[in-house]
Amino acid sequence: MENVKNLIQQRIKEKGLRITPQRYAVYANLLARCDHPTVEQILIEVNQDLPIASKASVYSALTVLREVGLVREILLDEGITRYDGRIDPHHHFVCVNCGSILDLEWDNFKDLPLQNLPTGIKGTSYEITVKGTCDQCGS
Amino acid sequence: MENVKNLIQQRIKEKGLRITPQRYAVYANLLARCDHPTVEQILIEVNQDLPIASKASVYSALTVLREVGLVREILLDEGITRYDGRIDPHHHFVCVNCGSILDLEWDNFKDLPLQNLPTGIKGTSYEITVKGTCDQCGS
DNA sequence: TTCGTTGTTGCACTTTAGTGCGATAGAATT
DNA sequence: AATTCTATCGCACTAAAGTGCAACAACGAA
Ligand SMILES: [Mn+2]
Ligand SMILES: [Mn+2]
Ligand SMILES: [Zn+2]
Ligand SMILES: [Zn+2]
Repeated sequence: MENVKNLIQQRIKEKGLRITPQRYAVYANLLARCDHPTVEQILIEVNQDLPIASKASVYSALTVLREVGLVREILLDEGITRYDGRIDPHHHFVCVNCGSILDLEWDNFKDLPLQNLPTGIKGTSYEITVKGTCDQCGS
Repeated sequence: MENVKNLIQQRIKEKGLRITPQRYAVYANLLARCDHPTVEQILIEVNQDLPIASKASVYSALTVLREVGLVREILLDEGITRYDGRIDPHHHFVCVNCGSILDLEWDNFKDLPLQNLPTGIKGTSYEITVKGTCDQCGS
């Protein structure tokens, strides 16, 4: 509990950012959940108990957290920007029924042959999106 | 030339759509190019020689072509909806330098193991996005 | 060729993600 | 504790993708 709090604060600090309740709340919220929320969802959850961060602050926090590499954007469905607290390489699963987005571990699909691409093209990284049905929606 | 024209018209027709100059132009443009244009880019190219389709019509044509499965949307970068005239399974390459988007053939990465996913999750399809540098931008 | 149905047009309008601002509050360093 | 610099706030605003509309045009079946 306390350790997690310190870890989060340290992460923010060592990136040269000031630790503010708003940044802490946004980052902690993102780390605590395994879905991939939109700005709107983060805004709501972060203010659920008591108001702590305005819309402008949540945008600001996400922008700065993304700039220092603590957080990343994910673009899976049409015009919706989602955020991911995991920055290590991994893949994503999208349920075609309920739309939920789950992490898939890197090891599931590793060592793909990036050598065999058309001439002149140098692939340096890749990411896979798997579609199907999730636990809840399983046929 | 003439054959291609007939093929395109037939494709539209056999999907139960009326053939109009606007739909033809949009679909033909999408088939003729190997990039993955935005609505705006299609609108410009289609009207380059002489005005043939309004903004509303291009949107309308793309919507209806997508509904019948002749065309698909691609979402690779932030909030930008692009269109793809290829509907067969394939992957995409994104140049991190110039942003160009190229098709990668399905066979490059086929038979990925969709069995080893977490319990309860059934993967039915996948798509890979490779990032790197393209022919032009090669180091 | 005629006619009914459907598509197109231009433009104003909606929608929604994201930003700018100036005053206030608060973090961190001394 | 004092100081300084930076972040937050609410809210109005921007920007840009996409839609609604109603008059008009034109596709295609017969
Ligand atoms: Mn993730
Ligand atoms: Mn493609
Ligand atoms: Zn589901
Ligand atoms: Zn390039």
